[in-house]
Amino acid sequence: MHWSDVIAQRLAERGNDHIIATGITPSGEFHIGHLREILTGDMIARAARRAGLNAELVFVVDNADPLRKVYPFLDSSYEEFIGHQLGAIPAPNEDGEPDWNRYEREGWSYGDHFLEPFLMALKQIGVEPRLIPNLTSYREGKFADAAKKACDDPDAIREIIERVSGRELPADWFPWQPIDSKGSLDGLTITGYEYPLVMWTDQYGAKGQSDITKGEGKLPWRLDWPAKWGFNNITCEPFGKDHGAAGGSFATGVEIAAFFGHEPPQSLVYEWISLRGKGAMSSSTGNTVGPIEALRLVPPEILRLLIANSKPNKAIEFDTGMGLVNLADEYERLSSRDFAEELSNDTLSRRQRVQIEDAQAALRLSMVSAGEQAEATSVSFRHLALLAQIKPDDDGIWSSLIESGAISEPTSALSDRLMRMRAWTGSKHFPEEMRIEILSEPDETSLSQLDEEQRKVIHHIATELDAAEWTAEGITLAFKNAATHAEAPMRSMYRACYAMFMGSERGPRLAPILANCVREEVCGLAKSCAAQLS
RNA sequence: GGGCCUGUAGCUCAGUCAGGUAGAGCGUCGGACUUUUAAUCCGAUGGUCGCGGGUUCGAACCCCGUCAGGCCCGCCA
Repeated sequence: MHWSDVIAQRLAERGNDHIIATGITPSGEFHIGHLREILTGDMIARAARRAGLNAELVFVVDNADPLRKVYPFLDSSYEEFIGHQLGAIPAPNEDGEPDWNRYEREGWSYGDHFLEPFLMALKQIGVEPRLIPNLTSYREGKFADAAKKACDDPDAIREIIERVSGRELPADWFPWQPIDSKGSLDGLTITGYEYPLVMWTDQYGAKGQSDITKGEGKLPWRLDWPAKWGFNNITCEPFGKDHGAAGGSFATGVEIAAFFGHEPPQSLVYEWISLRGKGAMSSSTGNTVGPIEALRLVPPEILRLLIANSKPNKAIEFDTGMGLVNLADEYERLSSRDFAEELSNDTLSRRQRVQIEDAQAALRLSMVSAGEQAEATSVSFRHLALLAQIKPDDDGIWSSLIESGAISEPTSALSDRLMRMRAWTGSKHFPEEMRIEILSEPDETSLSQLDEEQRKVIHHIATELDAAEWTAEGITLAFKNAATHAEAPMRSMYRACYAMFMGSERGPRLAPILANCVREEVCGLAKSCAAQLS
């Protein structure tokens, strides 16, 4: 059974109505690691609906969390905002400086700034969750009940956290973090509590009181999370392994939720995504591939497949090079399979059946809109990568695909894919081994590996090319003539060609590529090769 | 110190929850197509399931131990 269906089944045992939550702190640029969070939630929601349940996906934007430090992409003037809530400080402009103008004019906050592009990417990828800005929840008093329970009995909370996490809390710890005289959550001392007010003194010596029903502060993370489960009626939440460890925030959250008086959600711990060869993704170190950037290169369904096809507890190494090619080809293979047909075979072992069903589920979850049928484009990613490099204009690609019978007309899905393919081939992510390049100098190593017959034909190729009409047809004819005159089979002729022009043993069809190259250069190369061998 | 995850073919991984003679894709090699848009098709190749023990008629799977890698126990998806 696919992992999403396993969770859906567990949800079905709990009841019929479900709210699946995801949550991210908008502290910096979002990356594809965050995509795993939200796609995991989306896939659970789809699986739950498929199982006949009511399911809604929500995205809690943790913009009540404080700015932790001045990240490299921020101007040093952000120093004054450390400890301030992300939804209550201005967004950085292009130079990383606070954009006060926009903040005062339209309330455009730091959190909004990083959230916006992520939401656009989500839309492209077929995920449109209900947004719950956490700061708003605080200001609307949604946390009031939980905050009251915690402040009324801090020792009970302290006991849970200390026992479950095994860490000792400071003596002056209090389950509410007020906002100080300058707007920061850091460095305060709690001096008293009388519902609904928490009395404090800040690091500047100022005194004040914080109303826990009006969001004049926030709950510490370990309480914030279980409190949200309650008033948002969360029944299921996938989260990263950082929260999932023993003694981690989920473990304490389960007990704190019980203390607040509600059930913890069905959990699902997922592994992180790392960038191949570069370690874990992290907004603060800038080691990221943004969802927008990823979508510029890869169609959304393929990005979805990456998540759907990996079990949550499996770490994913995102590889923008050959890994992407393999993933895309995998998608093509899946979409051309007839699962119903495969499953109708009743000699299948249990294992084989499960494998087919999981592949079917993964493909289904990869669709941008749920319920959409996967359509094989009948043009592999590899093939398109080739064409995109050879043919500078799209029309040339369509006509050659039509000619070869691969397609009957260019569909919008295909031209969309081609657009991304061109972005990819032009980017630094495009793998060298996929890059087609005609040599400018003879490659001695390749030439030296040719046998007698293959060498002999090179002279003829040079001569024939010189006289050829410079079109794909003309060049093909020249090749044939060369083989005939050298009395060599076409096989040897091609082998020689690849050694000459590409320094390889095999390759894509040469004539159309050469036709797009400068004639003098190609002929010059052929002559140098011939000269070198004689 | 406590805990979690991972370790299966050259590579990426299924298979472990319900024990029943090791799977897929890619790669590699060979062949076909009077040479191909790295195509396609056919065939072959390939694994002491990290290691050691135990339970069992039978273990990749369950139990105990052990090694290696990653991670968590302040914040991070």
